[in-house]
Amino acid sequence: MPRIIKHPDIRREELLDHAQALFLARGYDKASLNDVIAAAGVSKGAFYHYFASKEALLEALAERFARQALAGVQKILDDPDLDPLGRLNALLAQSRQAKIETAPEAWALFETLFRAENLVLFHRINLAASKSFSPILVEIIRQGVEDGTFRTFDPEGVADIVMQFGLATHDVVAKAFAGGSDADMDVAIEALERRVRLYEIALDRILGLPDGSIRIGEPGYVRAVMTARRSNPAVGAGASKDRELAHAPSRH
Amino acid sequence: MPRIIKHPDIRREELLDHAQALFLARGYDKASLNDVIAAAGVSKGAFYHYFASKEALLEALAERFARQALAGVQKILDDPDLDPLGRLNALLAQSRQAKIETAPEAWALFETLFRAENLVLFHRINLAASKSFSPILVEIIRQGVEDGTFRTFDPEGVADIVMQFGLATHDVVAKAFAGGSDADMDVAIEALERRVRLYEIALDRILGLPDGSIRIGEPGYVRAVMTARRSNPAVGAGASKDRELAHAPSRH
DNA sequence: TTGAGTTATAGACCGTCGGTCGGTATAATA
DNA sequence: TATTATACCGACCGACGGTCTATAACTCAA
Repeated sequence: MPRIIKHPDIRREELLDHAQALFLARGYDKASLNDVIAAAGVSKGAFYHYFASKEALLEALAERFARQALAGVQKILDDPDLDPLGRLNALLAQSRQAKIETAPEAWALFETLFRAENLVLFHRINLAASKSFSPILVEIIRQGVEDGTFRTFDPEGVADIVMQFGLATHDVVAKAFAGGSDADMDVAIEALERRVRLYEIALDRILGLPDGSIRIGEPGYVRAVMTARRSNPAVGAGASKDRELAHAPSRH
Repeated sequence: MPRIIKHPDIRREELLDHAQALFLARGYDKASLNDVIAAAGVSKGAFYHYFASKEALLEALAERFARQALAGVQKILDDPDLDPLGRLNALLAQSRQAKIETAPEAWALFETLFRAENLVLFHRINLAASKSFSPILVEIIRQGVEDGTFRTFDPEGVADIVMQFGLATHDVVAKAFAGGSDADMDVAIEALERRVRLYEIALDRILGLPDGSIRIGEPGYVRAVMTARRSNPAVGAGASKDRELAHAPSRH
């Protein structure tokens, strides 16, 4: 085979790109290393020059995800006009409302990430993301406590709860998508709407705020998400083995 | 090899016993089928007579775990003298306080279950357990709402939160054990104690109860757990590949 | 310009894995 | 006893993640 040499940074990113596409499409376990290197057009030797193991590839991928997620909320973190409550609300809202219009792909990705075969992948990403977000949330809450907005004796604990709620929401959303008929869907939507309200109030009370202070999404936003996705033909009860997603960009 | 025939129920349980021991010791992925059948003293053919795949074995194991967990709280569920708050508190307490004295093994098991290589195994067990416990919690909360003890508009959501908190507690406990020095340990214990208090208050407020109604464990119980475990020589910074645990009983 | 040293690539090869298969010994049934 | 169903055996298979040796392509000092 002709020997093709690329800049190491490019190669590495390419490997991550194709690994991401394959891991998401088939799951970490079922996507073989040979699949990955074949997709990336690279030999075994080259792969192991960049990554110590398949596991290390997964780890690197998770870190890249977490980095991207953090970059996505950087504007909110840097905004000097936001008070702690505003910043917290903005963060919570960002991870949902915004994505409806701006990034239909993002939803497909999340749904994919919640499929059973992606458990390991998801866990790694979540771990890496938590490590990034936890100190940020803690700092926001601590500031809120200092200026008297929030009341709690355990900012770290509250930060954990916030992240738990965030994940749990995505979890129930994902489960709702799994449901079949439109009637099911309607029930699921109502349950979800209720759940979001519950999380809002729970956070209010945990932080010692009056009910209604925390806003995760406007009433009706869940329905907006679901119907938006419903009309998207790309993701349905697709039975194709390789669900089209995360199209690896070609970098030449 | 001589052909040994046992009653199918016995054989199946034996396979589950040895699989449990090996999965917990090495992790689901790293414990090979050959390991399992060697430990169980059974041929490949025999194994596939009982389980369709390694995956199916995992599933069956998770179900058995969940069944046992449910059996462990049956007395509380059947007690007619408990009101909803009492029953909820009893359930929360059962999953911790009791285990300190009665079942030192139970803690070792939980710690093992939280190790990274047991992610898949843990997830399955958790899934199965949730399926069993969710409706029970929902029913308790619903009764509490009816008789005016609790106030919430989403019993299912609250039930989920309760289970989340339960898991999160175990999670932080497990992480605390991972820490090294006794000084670290002391910091971890305090953080944990605070966390438990937070979860209690959070549940109080979510359920519309006065602060202090929900009791997950007495103040100081975390320290009791940790020191109890500390003095147990079986589990330390053990470097042995096969951590001794879940000794497969021999059924002849 | 060359050649020594380093880095990036290639691909044959290896042990182990989960799983299959044809067959056999025992138990149940008639 | 003959027949069928069940429990069991172990050689075998393709695919997997990972290792190894070789070498092409770059780097840079002399």
